[in-house]
Amino acid sequence: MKRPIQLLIADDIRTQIESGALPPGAALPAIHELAERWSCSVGSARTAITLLREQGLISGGRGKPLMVRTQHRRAIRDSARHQLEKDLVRRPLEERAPVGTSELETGTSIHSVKFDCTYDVIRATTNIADRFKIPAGAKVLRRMYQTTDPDTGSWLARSVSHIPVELIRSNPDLMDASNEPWPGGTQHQLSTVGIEIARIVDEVTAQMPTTVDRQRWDLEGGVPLLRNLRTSIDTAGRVVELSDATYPADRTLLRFTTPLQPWSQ
Amino acid sequence: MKRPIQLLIADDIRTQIESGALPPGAALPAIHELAERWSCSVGSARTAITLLREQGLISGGRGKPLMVRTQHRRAIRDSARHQLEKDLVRRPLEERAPVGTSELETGTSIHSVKFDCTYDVIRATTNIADRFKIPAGAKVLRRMYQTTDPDTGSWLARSVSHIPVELIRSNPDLMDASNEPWPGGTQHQLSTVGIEIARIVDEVTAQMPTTVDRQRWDLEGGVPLLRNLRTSIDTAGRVVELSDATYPADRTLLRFTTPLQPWSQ
DNA sequence: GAGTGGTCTAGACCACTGT
DNA sequence: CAGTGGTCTAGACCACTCC
Repeated sequence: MKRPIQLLIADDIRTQIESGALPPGAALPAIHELAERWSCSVGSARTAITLLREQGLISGGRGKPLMVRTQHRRAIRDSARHQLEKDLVRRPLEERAPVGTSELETGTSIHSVKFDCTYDVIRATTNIADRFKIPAGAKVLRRMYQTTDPDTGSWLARSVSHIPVELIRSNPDLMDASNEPWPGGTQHQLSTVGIEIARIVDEVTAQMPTTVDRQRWDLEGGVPLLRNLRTSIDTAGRVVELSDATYPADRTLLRFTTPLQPWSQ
Repeated sequence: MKRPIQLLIADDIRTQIESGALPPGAALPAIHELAERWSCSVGSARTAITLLREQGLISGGRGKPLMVRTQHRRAIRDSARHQLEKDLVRRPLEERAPVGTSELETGTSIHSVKFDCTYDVIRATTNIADRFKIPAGAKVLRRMYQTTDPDTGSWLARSVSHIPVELIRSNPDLMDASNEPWPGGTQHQLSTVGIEIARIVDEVTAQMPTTVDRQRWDLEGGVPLLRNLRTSIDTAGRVVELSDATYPADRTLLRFTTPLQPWSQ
């Protein structure tokens, strides 16, 4: 049961971080010092640092000193918004207008962001078709939303939405990307073709970003991506929209409120 | 804009995996072959493999060949359970009995698991106290639940719950761990002191496990941990329970259903 | 035993940051 | 410029699995 040096070093530093001996923002000892202190090669000490970075505990490097990572402020994405959007559907345009495109506000940033949105019509994959209970290959509208930081070009939020074309054929405006951002969001869009959403199911998992994901999102090491698959079901029980959103886990908190029926008397 | 060899190799393999050229379960080329093919040192090729493992794409090693990781079956943790538990509160013992300790069923495993649970009374940290709106240092009951695989000793699920002692003082049975698993779960427990839960707020984030977390959960590389902070609020608007659950992201899917009020006529 | 991947070393070289 | 960390190499040695 002998553990490699790298783990010993990494765990020692982690313990110091957790105990508060190394507070967030504190500089770590230089790598060659670590190597000396543990009498190992600098390569092994460096590996320990790499491990800690993958655990999301430290940042820096590249000329800048290594330091204990500071926590990001987390943008809250609240499921209460679903009801909020629904309440606005029957309200006049002036009230709806400020409520922009569904789930894509970044929450944290005050300075301007670049908002992109692409519409196209594709053939449903078997996966998508199964969820909608439509034949595979049927036409679906795919909408890709994306907010980017205009300075760095890195993604801030991103989601892909699918809607069967059959459901919205009666209102061509819904297939036109130039109408975005649509005042009141997706629920109002669907209301124009007589669709009322009865409930929304959010399914959440997390996964590690690939190297290209890391670049696009401008992520530090050790930051997972949260994935939220949202299924909107209308009053007739049909699945009418699927949305697949991705958020960086270090800046995001997903909040879901479950109201409970009162005890029967 | 020249990218390191390790990233080139890693991205090449990742592309092959995503395109299906390397299906799940397929063996990867040996590291020394990669090194030869890309004319780099085995060290660099190995680093590429390490990167892919941290992205959750490959598994194996240690004598076993490296292979494309196969997806785990995901246990679904559904917020519908909150209402289900509430409905049972007013039902007779026989119906409640099979509904075990709240959120700790593993879902996937058929074979027996070891269930542990520890009760103790501690002083509220400022963090906990703030949430309950009680003075810091007030007594809270802390319950730690833990299911482990008896064969490997690795964790399958784990959660920590806090309840202010003040709220449950009138029923000493609630402070006694030997009554677990309590038929009907926490909502029934609280009902014995007259508390009715009105709504439950789940807050979800993800983070990477530390090296010791990895060991305890028996996780492969590149698997984040999902954290679910659950706040239970009673009909008087008081926060009556806080629960902090952790799940391995590769085996877990969190599902939240938001019912929406019908349009007013 | 052969072959695999994992740990570890010593050292060269580059990129970046600060003074 | 000095000092930092990041990339990369060549090679020794160990642990493990499979035949």
